[in-house]
Amino acid sequence: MRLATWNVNSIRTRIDRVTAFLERGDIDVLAIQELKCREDQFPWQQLTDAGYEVAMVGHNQWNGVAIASRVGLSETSIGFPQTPAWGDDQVSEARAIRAIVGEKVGLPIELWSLYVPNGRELDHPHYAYKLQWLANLKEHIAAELAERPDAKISLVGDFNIAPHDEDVWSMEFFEGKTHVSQPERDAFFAFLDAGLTEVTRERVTQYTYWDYQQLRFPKNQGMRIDFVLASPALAELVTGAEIDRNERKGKGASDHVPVIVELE
DNA sequence: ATGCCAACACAATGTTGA
Repeated sequence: MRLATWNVNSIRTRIDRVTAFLERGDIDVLAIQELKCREDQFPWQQLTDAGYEVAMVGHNQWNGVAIASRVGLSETSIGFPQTPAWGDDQVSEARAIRAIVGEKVGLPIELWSLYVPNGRELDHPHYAYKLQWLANLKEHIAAELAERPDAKISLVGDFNIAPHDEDVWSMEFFEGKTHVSQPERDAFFAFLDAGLTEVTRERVTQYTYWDYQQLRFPKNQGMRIDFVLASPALAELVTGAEIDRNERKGKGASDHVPVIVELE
């Protein structure tokens, strides 16, 4: 089974690139982030025509996550217990969706498509929100793993954290900025402490994001912030991982590229 | 070679992203 995750930065703008990628990459399951649309604006038809079932959540023009699968899709749920709300008016944001995929090929996986809050600035309320969001999600996953140690669980998506110095093109540039701070990194490592493995790092060393500005892509000044985490029972089934770097080229590219994992 | 910010809402700028 081929599983991918991709922050598309607007599914409406990128739908043709998405369907082309699914075909070219022979992708069975795609976790999507930054849909930037509501349910009634989502391009259902194109994905259905391509043979995929889709579960999505999108409240407005921001955030939005989805799972598209051609190998089964069931038991969809949105968010997680104790999902923090954002801001003074306590808005519920569309940043996490979960479903069981792969049952049609005898490999049922509990898959989470995640768009971790950005954080904005180290002293911004969004930063505290980001850390709380990560901590509460980790608690939920840790409890699940404690109850079912053999569960095949995968957390994928845009984590908006560069866990190691080599995951950004310049630590000097990111001094004092979000994504590289120790509390964010600790929040990420807490998932590993809970028993998950980041199955991409040992197989892919490239960045997954390059800013649109300043010729960041041609200069290869990027960040590694999109990951595939897997529970022990799932991690042992991973046989390969790659990114689709070509997807960042040309007019109309997302600023993130797909991260692909091969299972069994 | 990838190429010098983009997408959204809304109607001129403001928000968000990382």
